[in-house]
Amino acid sequence: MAKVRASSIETSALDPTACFSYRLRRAARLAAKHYDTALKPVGLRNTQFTLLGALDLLGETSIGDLADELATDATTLNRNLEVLVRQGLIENTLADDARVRKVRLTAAGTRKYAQALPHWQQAQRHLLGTLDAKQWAAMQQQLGAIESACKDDF
Amino acid sequence: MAKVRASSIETSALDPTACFSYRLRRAARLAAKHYDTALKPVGLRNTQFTLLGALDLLGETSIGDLADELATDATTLNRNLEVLVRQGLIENTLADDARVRKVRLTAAGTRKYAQALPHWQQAQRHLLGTLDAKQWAAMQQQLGAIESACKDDF
DNA sequence: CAGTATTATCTGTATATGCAGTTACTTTCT
DNA sequence: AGAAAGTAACTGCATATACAGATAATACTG
Repeated sequence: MAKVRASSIETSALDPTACFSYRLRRAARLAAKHYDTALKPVGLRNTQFTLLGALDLLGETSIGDLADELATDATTLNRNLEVLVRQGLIENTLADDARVRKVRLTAAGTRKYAQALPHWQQAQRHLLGTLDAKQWAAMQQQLGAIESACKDDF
Repeated sequence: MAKVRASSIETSALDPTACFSYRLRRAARLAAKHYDTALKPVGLRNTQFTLLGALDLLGETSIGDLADELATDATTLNRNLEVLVRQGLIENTLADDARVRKVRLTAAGTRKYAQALPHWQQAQRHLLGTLDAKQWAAMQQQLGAIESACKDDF
């Protein structure tokens, strides 16, 4: 007799369709698009909104610290920030250590961020309609656990 | 008296730090890296593994159908597939409709995929150590709900 | 059947992402 | 102080991602 199709949870979790990377990237893509649509009126991409928000929260920050904070590669951050500098939303400042480049919001950047916030909230609320705040909080915790596991690899 | 800092779940869910896009992209980035590391020995990226897996599952497929299946933009898919064609892992085939380009795994592609599977499983199991199969199944369902909400935007 | 609308893919452009390796500066060690 | 080690950022390269618009082929319509 042929092998019975194993349909237990354990087995399906090892089905490439259930790949963490695939499912997370896919959801992230669609979410990014959703926020891009919402932020379009103010001319920001979701990633750019994130950067402005981080700088609004942290104030003047070095590339390295910001990279740690956002769990992004510093080279990626470097280039993503360039775009915002070009648009006059953030600016470079001097640091004691001459190797370090620090960035902070310009006045225009602060204004743009404030202007973007309600649009972001609209997008956020839309998703909170599907997954309420409590569930989302729980999922964020789980995402954090996944992230931790990804860091200490093998 | 100054406004009391609202710390309820509802309010924190509207804190940009809790942005769906940011949290999902961030987790997806780290997960992608985790699988990239695991797949490095066979020379595949996590995205490429996903494509090979999809074609292994679906067989000969058009760009459009594959794009729908993976919830990717067809132009993205187009270029991602080019890389795999160049590496000889997939090939183009003719369709009845002359507008349509279909793709399928080559023998080398099938071999490569089989070779990659155990490495993928290693990475997958590592994450299932943090978030077990049942929890992961639940999260996948929630991710699906988020995706749906992203599609019917506004 | 000619003309129009629709559909499937591709091109141009721009951003996002990270690895490997480089450069420039600082800290440490002798 | 001078050499070696370490650190922060940057460059070159390759892939991932999607929007807008172009191209080509099919389907529809009068």
